[in-house]
Amino acid sequence: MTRAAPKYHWIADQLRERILAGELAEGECIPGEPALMATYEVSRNTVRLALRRLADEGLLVADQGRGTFVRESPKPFEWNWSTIESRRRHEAYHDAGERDQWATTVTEAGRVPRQDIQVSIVTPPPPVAERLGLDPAAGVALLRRRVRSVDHEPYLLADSYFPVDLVQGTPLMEPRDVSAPGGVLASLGLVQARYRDEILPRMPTRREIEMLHLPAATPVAEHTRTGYDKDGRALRVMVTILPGGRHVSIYDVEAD
Amino acid sequence: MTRAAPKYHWIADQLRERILAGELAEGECIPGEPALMATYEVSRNTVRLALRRLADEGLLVADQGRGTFVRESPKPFEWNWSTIESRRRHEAYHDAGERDQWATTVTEAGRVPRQDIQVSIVTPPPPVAERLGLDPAAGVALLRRRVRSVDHEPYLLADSYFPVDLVQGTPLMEPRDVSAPGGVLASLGLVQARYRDEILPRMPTRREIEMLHLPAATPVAEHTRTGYDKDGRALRVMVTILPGGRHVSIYDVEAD
DNA sequence: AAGTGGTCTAGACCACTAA
DNA sequence: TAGTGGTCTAGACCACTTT
Repeated sequence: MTRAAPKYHWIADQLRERILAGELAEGECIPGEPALMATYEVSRNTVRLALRRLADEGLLVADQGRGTFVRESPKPFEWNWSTIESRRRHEAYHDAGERDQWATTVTEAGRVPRQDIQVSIVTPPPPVAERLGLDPAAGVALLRRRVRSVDHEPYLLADSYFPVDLVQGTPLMEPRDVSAPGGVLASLGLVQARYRDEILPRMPTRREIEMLHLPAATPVAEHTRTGYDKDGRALRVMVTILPGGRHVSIYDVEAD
Repeated sequence: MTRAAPKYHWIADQLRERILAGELAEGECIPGEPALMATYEVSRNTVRLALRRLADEGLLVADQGRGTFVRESPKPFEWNWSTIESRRRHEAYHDAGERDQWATTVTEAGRVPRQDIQVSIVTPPPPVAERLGLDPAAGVALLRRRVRSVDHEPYLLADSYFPVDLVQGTPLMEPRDVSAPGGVLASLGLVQARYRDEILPRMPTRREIEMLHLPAATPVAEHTRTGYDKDGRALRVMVTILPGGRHVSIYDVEAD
C-alpha cells in the first residue's frame, strides 16, 4: 500500500480540478482561508500550503486585503524575433514614423506603450563582455537600460550594450528614444547583418520581481540578442527580460 | 519611516549574499534548520519561509533526510533550433549514421542519451489541432510521445503530432526510433520547407514535475515547432518541454 | 540512533482593502 | 469596522538518510 498523500496535496488537487473545470472562473475570488479551514477541517497553515502549491503552478494570485484569485491569462503578445529588427519588415511599418516596432505592436493591440531609458557607461557582466569581445575585467561598454511598460504597468526590461568606441559622441549616448528607420545603429553607418539569439527560461531575480511587479511563481525568459556586422564583429548585445504568460516568442526558420 | 521588512526576508537576504559571494559554494550543504533558528533567534516556520524564498529563486534545493543544498548549475546544453533539423547540417553529421541529432549532441558531451517512445492516435489539444488545420472537436492525429533522458535522468518531453492520413501505415506508427538521414518525414516523401517555432516560458504542470523529476521552482520552456511543406500545409507539430537551467535555445537570424 | 527536512496544529498580531 | 491575506510563535509527530 502506497503512502497517503499529504492533506494539502489533496486540498490543492480538489481546488485545481474546480479551477480547470471552469467552476472557479478566471479572475474569480476563491473561498477565503477561514472558509477552507472549515470545509476541509484543517489548520490555517495547511490551507496556506495548499494555496501556495497552486500559486507555484501559476494558477492563483493572492492579493492582501482583498482575497485570492484565479489567475487571468490575457492573450499574450506575439513577438516575432525573426522579423523584429529586419529592414524588410521595418518598411512595412514605415508610416508609423519614428516609433519603434515594440511601440507599434503594442499600440496596434489598443494598449498604451511607454519606455523609460537610462544611459550609463559600465563594465558589462562577463557573459556580455564575452559576446562583445571585450576584456571581461577592464572593458567598458555603453549601457542603455530600458523599462518598457504597457498601460502604465512595467512589462519588460531591455538592456543594450554597445562597445564605447562605436557610439562615442552619437545620439545613443543620450537617454532619449533613438529609434530610426532601419534601426538605431544603421543611422551611424553600422549595419547588423546577423543576429544570434539565446533564450534561457529561469526564475526572476529579486530586482526583476520588484521592477516588473511580478506575482509569485512567474518565470521569465532571458533573451540575449547579439548583433554582428557582415565581418562578424559584435556591434551590440541586448538582454531582454520577458515575464512568462504575457508573450510568446516566435521564430520562422527555413529548412535547408 | 518605511515599514520594516519581515524577518524572513532579512534572513533570506543574508543567506543569498553568502551564496552569491561564494561563501556557500555550489552543491554545498547550508546550515540546518535548527542551526538557523538559533542563529537568528526565530521559530522554525520563519526559517522555513526564508529557505522557501531562496528555493523559489532557484538558489536552493532541499533533500529530505540529507539537508539543503546550494543549487548546482552544470553547463547547459546549447540547442540550436535554426539548424537542428536542417538537411545541410544533417550532412555534417552523416557519419553518425542512424542516430538523431539530439542523441549525437548528448553523446558528444560525454553523456548517455536515451529515449522512450509511446505511439497513439489521439484527438490533439485545441492549440495543436489549430496548427495542423484539423477540426478541434473531431480531428485525430498520430501522437509520438517521447521522454528523452541524459545519464538515465529524464531530461525533456517531446510530443509530435502528425495528421493521420499522412502517416497511415508508415514506420512512424510504430514505437521505435525512426530517425533517418534528412529527417523522419523526408523518408516518406514529405519535405518540410519551413518551421514556425513558438516559445513560452511557464511553470510546469504536476505531470511535468513528476515525469521530469523537477525540483521546486524550476520553470520550463514550451517550444512548439510547426513544420510546413512548400505549399504551406502543416505536416507536423512538435511540442517540446525543456526544463530551465539545463539548456539554452539558440537561433541564428539573418537581418534583411 | 541521531539528524535532516516534511507535515500539521492552535494560536496570535499585523497590514491592507472595502463597505 | 469587518474581513482579507501576511507574518510569527511554540510546539508535535513523521519520513528519510546516514552512521
